[in-house]
Amino acid sequence: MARPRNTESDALILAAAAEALLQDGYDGLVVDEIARSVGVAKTTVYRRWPTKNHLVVSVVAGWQGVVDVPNTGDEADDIANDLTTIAGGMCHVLDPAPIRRLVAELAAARMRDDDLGSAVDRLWSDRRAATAAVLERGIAGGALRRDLDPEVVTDELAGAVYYRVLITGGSLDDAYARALVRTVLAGAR
Amino acid sequence: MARPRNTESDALILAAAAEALLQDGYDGLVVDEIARSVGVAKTTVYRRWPTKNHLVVSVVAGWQGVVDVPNTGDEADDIANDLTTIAGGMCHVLDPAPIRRLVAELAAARMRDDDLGSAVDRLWSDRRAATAAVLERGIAGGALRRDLDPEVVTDELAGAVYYRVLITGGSLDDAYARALVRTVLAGAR
Amino acid sequence: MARPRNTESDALILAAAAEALLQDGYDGLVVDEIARSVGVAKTTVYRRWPTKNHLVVSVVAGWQGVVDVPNTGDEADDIANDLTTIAGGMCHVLDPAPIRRLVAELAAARMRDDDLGSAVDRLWSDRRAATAAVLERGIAGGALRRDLDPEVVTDELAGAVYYRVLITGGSLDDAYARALVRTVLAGAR
Amino acid sequence: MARPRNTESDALILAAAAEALLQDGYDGLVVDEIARSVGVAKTTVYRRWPTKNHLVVSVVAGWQGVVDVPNTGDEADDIANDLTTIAGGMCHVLDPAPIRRLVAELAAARMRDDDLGSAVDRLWSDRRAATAAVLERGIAGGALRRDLDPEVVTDELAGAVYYRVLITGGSLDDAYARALVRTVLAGAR
DNA sequence: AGCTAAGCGAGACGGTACGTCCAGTCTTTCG
DNA sequence: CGAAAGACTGGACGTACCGTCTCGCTTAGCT
Repeated sequence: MARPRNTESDALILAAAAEALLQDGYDGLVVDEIARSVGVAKTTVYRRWPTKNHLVVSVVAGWQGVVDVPNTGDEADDIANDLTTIAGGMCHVLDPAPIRRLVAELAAARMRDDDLGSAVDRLWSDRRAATAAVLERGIAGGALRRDLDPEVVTDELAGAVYYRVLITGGSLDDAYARALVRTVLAGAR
Repeated sequence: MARPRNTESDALILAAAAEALLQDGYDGLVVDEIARSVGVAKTTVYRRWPTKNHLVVSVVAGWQGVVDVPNTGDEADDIANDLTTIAGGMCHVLDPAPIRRLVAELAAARMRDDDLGSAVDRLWSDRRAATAAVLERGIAGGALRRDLDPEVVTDELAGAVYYRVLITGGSLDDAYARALVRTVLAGAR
Repeated sequence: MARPRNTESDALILAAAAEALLQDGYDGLVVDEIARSVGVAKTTVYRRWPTKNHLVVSVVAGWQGVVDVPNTGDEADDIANDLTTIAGGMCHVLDPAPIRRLVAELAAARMRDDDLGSAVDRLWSDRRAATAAVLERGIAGGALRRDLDPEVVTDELAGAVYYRVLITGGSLDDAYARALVRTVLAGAR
Repeated sequence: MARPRNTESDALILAAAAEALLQDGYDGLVVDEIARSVGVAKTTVYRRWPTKNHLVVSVVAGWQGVVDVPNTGDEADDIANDLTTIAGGMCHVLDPAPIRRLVAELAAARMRDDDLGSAVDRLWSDRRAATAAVLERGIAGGALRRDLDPEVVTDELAGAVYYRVLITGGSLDDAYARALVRTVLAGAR
């Protein structure tokens, strides 16, 4: 009965917001600017997303990538390989500076707002699930200790990577992924 | 030669800022209000910290406190205990929600501004150094593998904790610290 | 096409500013206070006048009001009367101390900023034009010398008044206006 | 017994203040800056002049120039010549833009503070006295009308010049001085 | 075909904080 | 005591965004 919303605008706004978020971080994303850059009125943005936070949630939700679970076999070496594949993928994806900045912004955004929080959580959950899947296969197949808590091992693996991304700024490459997986599997003792 | 800064003011400002930060979060901390509540001119605040961000970093730096390196002995069990002490301390400090929010803000701030970045880096370095010290003692005393890379193990330990703080939101307590250290030492295999 | 400015606010702001200006002088006029007293956001003031100075110019412009050209006839005496009317009006308007202060501020502001400068120029132009009009009528009607330069005579008349306002601080009243016009017309010789 | 004041500083401060006043106007003169540029502590400035205004007064007082009264004779033409000399001198001195700016600043300063006011008044009084002296000689010698009010004629002459300086921005040169004196003497009628 | 409800652009508005700038005073140490 | 250095109070300025609002125009789709 009424004039329908222009769905194209949605996409353009999201794209512009995504770029701004990547480039200038949460605070650098200015709703007014997004609207102007897309050639849309600020009202049009606010009609779709009642808040800047809501907009950011949408943007982040759109980044959801598909992570497939590597599976080269059930032997101990296969499990190690598969974990290295996952860790290497994380290193590869998270190493570039703009991505690091973004991850930091998202970590901060996660805290600001519950809606945003769960959107961000959903972002990371896939890769986390992949790791857990490999670990459980390893446990089931006997390649890993039966009493292992996959949760904790996942924290070690992913944690080390995110720690370098967010806290130390340390470099991330395949060599690091290999060393990390090796140490996690072998233990320190 | 000139009139010295009133060091008492520093402390009062930091205290007020800390309280505001914990109570109302980053955005809830208003420089003007801090100054007024302490009975100091806003300029006095800005003379010490050029930016609200810098002030917040100082506040958090004050929280970090002194981290002393635990040392209960060189046996394998002692090393494990000492690492658990460190990990437990981190869990204890970083668990409360307002602190998590702050750590996230700081991680983001670290990326935005080099000045701030190094201030934040200094924040974490102490605890990181403590962990490394214990690990090296373990290696030297034969309690840990000779070929171990302390860097990587530190990443695993601290990384897991920060990962829960920033990414998953998982809980952090002594039990977790113990489980984490156990797994790191024993390995997954 | 957009929401129109609330013209009532303009008037209220100008009124409040005028009052403050007269009561407390230029420095006593505080934009923030004006806004609050009118019940308007400070931004609303700054949207209309980019600077406190601009606001003051507007206020004064409003004081200038419409100057109509007196015209009692073409005889020599009529011209003299009309000139006296204009000069008397100027004396009347410019005599009060706060106004003198303002005129001085405006003269200074005129030099500092081109934008402001032309605004101030517009302020004075009306009365200047009125004087010139009467003079030209006098020349055309034969009451004044044919070879007279109206520009110079206007300078003499208005100049004397502003000179007293800005430089000597001399008093300004109807008697002075009459004496001035008489001398200008009769010459010194 | 006590350390004597460094009198050289006085001169340096005044010089710096004068330059700042000329270049950037009253508001552009910043006490802090003056002190720093001279290599003196702000306190040193404030010990000598309790207020920025007082400093400005001193500066202006220092500008006092000597104006001598031209006297080529008592004939009507001589009086005209002498007046033209004075008017031409004023035009010459006041025409340059920085001087115009300064005159405006002084007019404004005059209003701000009584002390400053009288200092500024003293600045102009010499030239004003010179004009009056010539006029009185003219009256006494019969070259000018006996019933002339020298005050008013001075206003006309000086006023026209200052009017162009401060209000219209009109040009000032010898030709203008001649035209002005001619019109003042001959009258408009 | 016309009515009508909603979309839309433009931009005004209230509100809140930020960081900056100066005047004038105060405090310390040195000569 | 004078001077240099610079901290301190106090107050205003102008800026930046957020989220809401008010216009007048445009555009479906129901009557």
